[in-house]
Amino acid sequence: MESTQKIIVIIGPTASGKSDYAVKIAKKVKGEVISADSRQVYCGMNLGTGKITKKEMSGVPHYLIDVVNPWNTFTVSHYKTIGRKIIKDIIKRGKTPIICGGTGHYIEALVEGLIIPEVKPDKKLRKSLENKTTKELFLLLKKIDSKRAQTIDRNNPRRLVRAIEIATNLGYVPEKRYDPLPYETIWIGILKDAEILKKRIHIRLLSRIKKGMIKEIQNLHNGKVGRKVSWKKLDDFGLEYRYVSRYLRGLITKEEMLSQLEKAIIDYSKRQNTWFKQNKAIHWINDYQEISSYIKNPPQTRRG
RNA sequence: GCGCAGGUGACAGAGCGGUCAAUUGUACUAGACUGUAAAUCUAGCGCCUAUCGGCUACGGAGGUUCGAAUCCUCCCCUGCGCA
Repeated sequence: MESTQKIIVIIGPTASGKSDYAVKIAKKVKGEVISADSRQVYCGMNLGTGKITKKEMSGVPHYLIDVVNPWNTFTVSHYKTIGRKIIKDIIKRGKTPIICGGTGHYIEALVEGLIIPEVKPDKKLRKSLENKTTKELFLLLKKIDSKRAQTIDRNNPRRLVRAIEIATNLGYVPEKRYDPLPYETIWIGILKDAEILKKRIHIRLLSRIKKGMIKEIQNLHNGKVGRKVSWKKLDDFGLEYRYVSRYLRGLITKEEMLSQLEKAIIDYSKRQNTWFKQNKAIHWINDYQEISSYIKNPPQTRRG
């Protein structure tokens, strides 16, 4: 037991307080934190993403935060590549990697090792498919890869486009495969009662606005932190960036922004939970003492 | 107290004799997830049943009709106008 390398994964819905736990645990086990958040990788997106501050890190190293500019594209693939290097490095230095975040897909790639087909996004192709109906896209995919067409969500244009992209390059879409990390993984989920989580979301939203979240997003669009970030891009970032930018554009009132955003955050937290539920290895806890003793004495099981 | 308008599923709001358990929106619940994942997409949503199907429903009580959320009568309630 002592000889096998461990990694700790702390997941949970937004506003569950997982970042704080990660820091505490890191101190206890000589760990370093790797963020698993698809939006915290961007520089200048701080309040809107609930990014941990230098002070809150209190000396614990954090990785995969602030690694690209918001006008650049960053995807799971980048995340996995960089993340794996960092894990290796942390282990080499005798520390314990602690992966903490709420982006299930990123964690799936990094920890469970979902293999992403080596086909880069093809802007030109995507543009040419842009105006096709989902039905047309589906038929197109069926023509080049009938097997993938059988399992794909035929109503989801984004997935269809990507599948077509892969298939036109490779001739087919490879089956889902994994190259998991060869370490003992301890999965911890931060459990919060739904009503309490809603309250936390509400309070946190108000406090972020007070701290200048709207200004932050305005600055991104004005190019105060470098290049200008388009409204479309901000909209695609979702949640805070989507609704605040809509407000800034005058599409909705401030009140509408607040209510729609809060609702969207709650919906998002539900989607996160749906994702996490798939992973039976997660041990759901809500108490620091419990987490800490669970880490000391984890069960033998691993995700299968 | 008289006149007019109305009472429909969690809410809003269609339907105005059969194809209605009832359009639609919102809310709610659940799910999917192979380089945009805070994105993108799907399903359910009266009760019982795995399914076929059955049962109870459109303010209440009666009535007309083969058949009513839809027509008639009375009652209760709400809004607006007049007293």
